[in-house]
Amino acid sequence: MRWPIGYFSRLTGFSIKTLRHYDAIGLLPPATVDSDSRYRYYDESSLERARAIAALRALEFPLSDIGDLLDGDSGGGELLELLVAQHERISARLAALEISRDRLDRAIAAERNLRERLASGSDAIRFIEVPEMSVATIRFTGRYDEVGQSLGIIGRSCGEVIAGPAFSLYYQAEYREDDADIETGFPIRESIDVSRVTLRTLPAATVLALVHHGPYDTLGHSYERLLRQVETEGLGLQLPIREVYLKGPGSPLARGGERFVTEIQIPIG
Amino acid sequence: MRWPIGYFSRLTGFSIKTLRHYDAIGLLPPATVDSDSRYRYYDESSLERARAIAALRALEFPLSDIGDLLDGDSGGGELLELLVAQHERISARLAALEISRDRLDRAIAAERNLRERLASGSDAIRFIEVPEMSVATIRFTGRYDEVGQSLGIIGRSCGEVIAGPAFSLYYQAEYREDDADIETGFPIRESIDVSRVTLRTLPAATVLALVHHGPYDTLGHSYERLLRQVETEGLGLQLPIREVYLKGPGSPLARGGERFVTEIQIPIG
DNA sequence: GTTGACTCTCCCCCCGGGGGAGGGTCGATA
DNA sequence: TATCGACCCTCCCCCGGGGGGAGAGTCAAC
Repeated sequence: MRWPIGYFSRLTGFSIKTLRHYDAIGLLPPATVDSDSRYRYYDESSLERARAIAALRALEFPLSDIGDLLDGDSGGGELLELLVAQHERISARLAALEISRDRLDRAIAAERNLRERLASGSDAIRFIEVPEMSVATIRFTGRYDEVGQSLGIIGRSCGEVIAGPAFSLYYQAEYREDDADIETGFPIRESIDVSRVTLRTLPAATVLALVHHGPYDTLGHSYERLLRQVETEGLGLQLPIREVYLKGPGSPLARGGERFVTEIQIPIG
Repeated sequence: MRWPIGYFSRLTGFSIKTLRHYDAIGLLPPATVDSDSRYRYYDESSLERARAIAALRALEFPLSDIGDLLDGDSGGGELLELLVAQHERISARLAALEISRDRLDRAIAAERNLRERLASGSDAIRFIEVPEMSVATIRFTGRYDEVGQSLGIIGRSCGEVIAGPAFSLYYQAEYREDDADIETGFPIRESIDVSRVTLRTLPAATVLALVHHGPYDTLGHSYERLLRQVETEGLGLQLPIREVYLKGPGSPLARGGERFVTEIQIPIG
């Protein structure tokens, strides 16, 4: 009938801190307050109100709205409107969170993929059977550093269906300063309708592959190692050579290029 | 190449306040700070970092995690773990929000239903065709104020399938102090497996109905009006009489009983 | 040199409380 | 009636992620 705050806390499930806070903002004042000791004492009517507050908190109403509802400023006619408004708030938050969750899903898949490739022997040259995949690409003749712009274009129009790391196909074996024949793009999950971008199926291939760590201006060393191996084993080099950007400028965590991870794939006969 | 904060704010989409905050916590310090004027100046590397921050913020990472990731305290091996942890945070939040949304859905439906009944003439006696419905009930012999406990039991075991306001069925026409024959329960959406509770179909009925506003100890007046009308029109009173608790103690917003809303339904021949 | 747009620091505010310091009170037992 | 341990009080600072605004200094163009 006259419960101190600790007991009332156990009754309601609200922490003592929370009860004092609710008192301070006038949401749940104690039934009586001892004027000497300032002890708060609660009773059944407090309990009823506390249960109502808990029910509305479970619906994630802000405390101010709960106060308005319980003190019924505007006659209770606003209840439905507040419920609907709260529903909209929650739906909006849900939609945003779902987008974040989906993006996280993709980021986790990409990261697991990266780990897998790294786990199978860093710095080692090895054979890989690359399966065929659907891709969205742009082919152009120009400089190697134009790849990023093209990938940006594709990313903006196909962002939602990207299914893996970006790659490039080089249709000439030799280095070309200004007129390299390059096709660059992403694997995609499903077809969408886009302009400026080619959707096609990249055929499967058996490749000799090497994972390169570091910025792109040191790719030359890795190419050298890989091409020497092709020659040593007497394998027939085929075109296009593929570069897969496991971690590149598009990844927010590869700062300065020091952490770039690129797989070079040379198709063999 | 050397942008003041306002320009950089437009470039990145971060507000000036936010940029100063990110500087204060060391997340995104300006490239240079004029030692006299304390003006902050940003450059391309700031822009790159800002883009990374924006990308991670879009995934709802806390700023402290973003700082850890970008400054790579533990070599980047933690990225996958942080992504997974964030995914779990977001999934948990999503699950909680979905529960709230579903509860809000039910609350909104109940409130609309209440409005509908009130809109069709408060205080008016009228005929209603009540459709049949699936119900979960408890029948007992006792006092009227035991209804609340029984409804509590049902609510705890059937809470998720409740489809409308609680009701009682009274199998005697006269007032009984201690041994009233009462069946009380809720409409339900679907069957579930429960103990102590009876699941059955409540048949359709034509009733003379009156909506009563106020606490239960004033229900007598409304019964009087309603029964007089039954007599006046020479209708045959049938049992059980129904009470539908449109707004009662179960609703967090009906304080003190002053706002209770109860519909009395007398089935007629 | 003037002016208007920019930027600076500093302080307080939002929500929903949590942590802890330092000190007073309650009630059951000895 | 004294004591003791559990309980309670106020007061202040803290979290995240910034927003608002006061009052003062600075930049750049004309």
